[in-house]
Amino acid sequence: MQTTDFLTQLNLSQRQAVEHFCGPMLVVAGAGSGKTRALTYRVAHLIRHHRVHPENILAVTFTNKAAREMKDRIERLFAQQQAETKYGKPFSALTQEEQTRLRSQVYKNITKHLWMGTFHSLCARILRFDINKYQDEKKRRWDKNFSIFDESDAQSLVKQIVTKQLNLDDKKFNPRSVRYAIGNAKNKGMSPLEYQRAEPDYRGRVIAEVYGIYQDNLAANNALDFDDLIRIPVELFRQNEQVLAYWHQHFNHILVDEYQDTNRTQYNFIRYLATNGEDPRYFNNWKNRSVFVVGDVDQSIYSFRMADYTILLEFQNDFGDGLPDEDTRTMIKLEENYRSRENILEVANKLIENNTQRIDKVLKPTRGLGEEIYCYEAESEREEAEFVCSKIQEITDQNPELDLGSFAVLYRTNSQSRPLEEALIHYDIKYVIIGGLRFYDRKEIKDALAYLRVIANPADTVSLLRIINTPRRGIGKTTIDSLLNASSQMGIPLWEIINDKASVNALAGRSSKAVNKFAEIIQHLQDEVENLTALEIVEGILETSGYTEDLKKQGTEEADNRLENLGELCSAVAQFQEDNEDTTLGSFLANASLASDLDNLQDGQEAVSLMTLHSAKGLEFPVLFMVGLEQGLLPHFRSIDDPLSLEEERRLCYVGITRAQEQLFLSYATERRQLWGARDATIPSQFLGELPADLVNTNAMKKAIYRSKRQSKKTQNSVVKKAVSNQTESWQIGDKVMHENFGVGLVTNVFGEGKKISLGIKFGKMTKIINPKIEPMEKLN
DNA sequence: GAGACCGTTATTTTT
DNA sequence: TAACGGTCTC
Repeated sequence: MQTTDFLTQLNLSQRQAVEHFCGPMLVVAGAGSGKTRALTYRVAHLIRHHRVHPENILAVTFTNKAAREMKDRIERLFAQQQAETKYGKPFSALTQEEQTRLRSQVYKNITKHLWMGTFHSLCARILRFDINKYQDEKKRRWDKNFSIFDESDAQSLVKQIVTKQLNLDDKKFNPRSVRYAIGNAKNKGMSPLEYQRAEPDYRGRVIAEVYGIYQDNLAANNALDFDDLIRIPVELFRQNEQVLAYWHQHFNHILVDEYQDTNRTQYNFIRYLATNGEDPRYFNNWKNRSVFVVGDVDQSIYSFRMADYTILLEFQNDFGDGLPDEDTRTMIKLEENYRSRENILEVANKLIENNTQRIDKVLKPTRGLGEEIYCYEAESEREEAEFVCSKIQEITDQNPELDLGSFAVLYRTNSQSRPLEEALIHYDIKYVIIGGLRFYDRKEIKDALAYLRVIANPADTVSLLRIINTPRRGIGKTTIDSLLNASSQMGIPLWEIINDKASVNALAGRSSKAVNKFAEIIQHLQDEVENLTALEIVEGILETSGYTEDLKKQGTEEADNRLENLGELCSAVAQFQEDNEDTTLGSFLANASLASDLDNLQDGQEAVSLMTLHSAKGLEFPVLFMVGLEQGLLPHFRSIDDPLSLEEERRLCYVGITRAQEQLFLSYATERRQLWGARDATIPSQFLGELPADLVNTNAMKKAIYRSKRQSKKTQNSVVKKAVSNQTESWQIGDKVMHENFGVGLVTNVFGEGKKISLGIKFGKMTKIINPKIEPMEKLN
């Protein structure tokens, strides 16, 4: 590959970023400025031009999906280049067979070796090598088959400690907030003891105690939570020079995407690896070594997860040369936006200007004005959803080249998806929901994974308890309690009791037989774990445990659905085996625990995407809807009173807007279903008021009616009357109307006359029969 | 030991 | 409103 081949496809700043070789570099990259391109090309350039071995590159992405796409793009770059050198023609001109062969060669020689993934998956991978070398302050230890507890595992563990072990009121010590406090402590690098010193009051002491017991329990289960996955490598680097030196030497070039959303622990992870533990301000051994971070403070939206954008703001003083913008050699700004139309960018820029916490930066348009932005005021969530559907229909009708994959609907909270789903089903529009209930969170999937976790890691008592009587095999509470009791008395994992026939016969009474049989099933697969593929283990366990049989017997629709999901799990395992070198059960389980729903979002899928604003980070869509722009929702009421949180909500709104490529629709409902059934009036989001009015078109007539409605409830009648008195004019086919609920329509039929007149009106795809004397409606032009 | 029923309680965002 | 958890009963 001629180096210039792909460098010519970059603008000056992007090119600088790609050609940067050694030392620290911060790329301040606005939304849609081609940062992914810069990252992928830089990785390719390091390998191709500087002869860096792929294995020595560590690239951190925000999602697994982003990692996969980046690998894919790098693979394509190399395949393209090799097609030209080997066959003398472009990749696309090769036969299918040649293409596949080339791709798999590139995979084998290059992309397979890259360390590319999220902090969590990369750290999990490091820990599978080295966790046996780690020991914490209370001498707790783990081994490489550790389980990964997800947030719900972690929370139920906390709950169990609070209510069962400490006999405290879980209303006063709400498991979620206690778990949050523990997570907070972990990300600040505090042990239970240090936490107690920092928070010496009663509540602090209790939380510290829970935290200590929580770690005991994790260790007893040979399990880690999401925070530990990153914290423990950092602690290990701190306590073990050789381990640190090994990984420091291994990762010569470190790249981090979405750097504004890293937290302290993640920062420390990067810092240790980059400088071998030295203070970055004095570290100067940058030979064949770089730290390259990309981010945008305006898109920092994860502070609830301890993300801290000041880490990005500090980069220049920390790793960089600390010089002002015009002189620095360790920072590049990417400001040209290649994604969105000018109207959209202008609106985004104006909105974000209201924030105080930022680096000044303006998105510069490159793509022309585009369509106007439309803000729709709906009457209810339902009607808002109908607006979205009818717009989608209208746009697809007019633009047959657009498929449904071009559309996305974004909202603040997952629960907002419901009315949208109902409307989409009603309109017969295909959709996919990203997030909400993850595939791996479904009961049957969690059960299946629990079986697998017990096989891989018998110490995992949480999983063991989940499945010991699932499906029902006659092992009840009394039996389990007596087994558990023995396990804690003897200080050994529950599994060791269960797997010992003598103990079971002594303790389990009537249920002994069932327990022994259960133990045999698990034991059998444990013995075979080395010889079988992950897929064989999954299929084996579902069969021998009686799980599928039980579901088949039920024969309900729900059971069928679960069977189907289990089938999907098997294909996921098969897919995993195909995609990965390391096909052991442990590796699959780590992957499953860290998989997110986003990973299933596929390009070219013929369906509208529904997701939260958070999930939409890093994505783009030609036509974008943002719904529920109301005070209390966006900005969320939990953030409305705190200026800094409010700025984060504004960034969230900014992230949403900047996902749009061609067209942007904003909407809100004036009446919303509230917490328990009651409906309540809403106030439009303050962010709408911050957008330049001349760029945003609204259904203004409705707004006027609405405003007068609100001024006084009494006037409501007169509004209707006024509307009616407006309708004395005659109607004919072809008239254009503006209807309060359905928007603009076209009169297609006129029935009757005088008082009894009614009109057939086409609003987008739906046709309604409406009496203009009753329904407030205005004739246009 | 299993299932029914009733009361309570929750809604921010996610690797 | 809906889902979950705990209790009570068979």
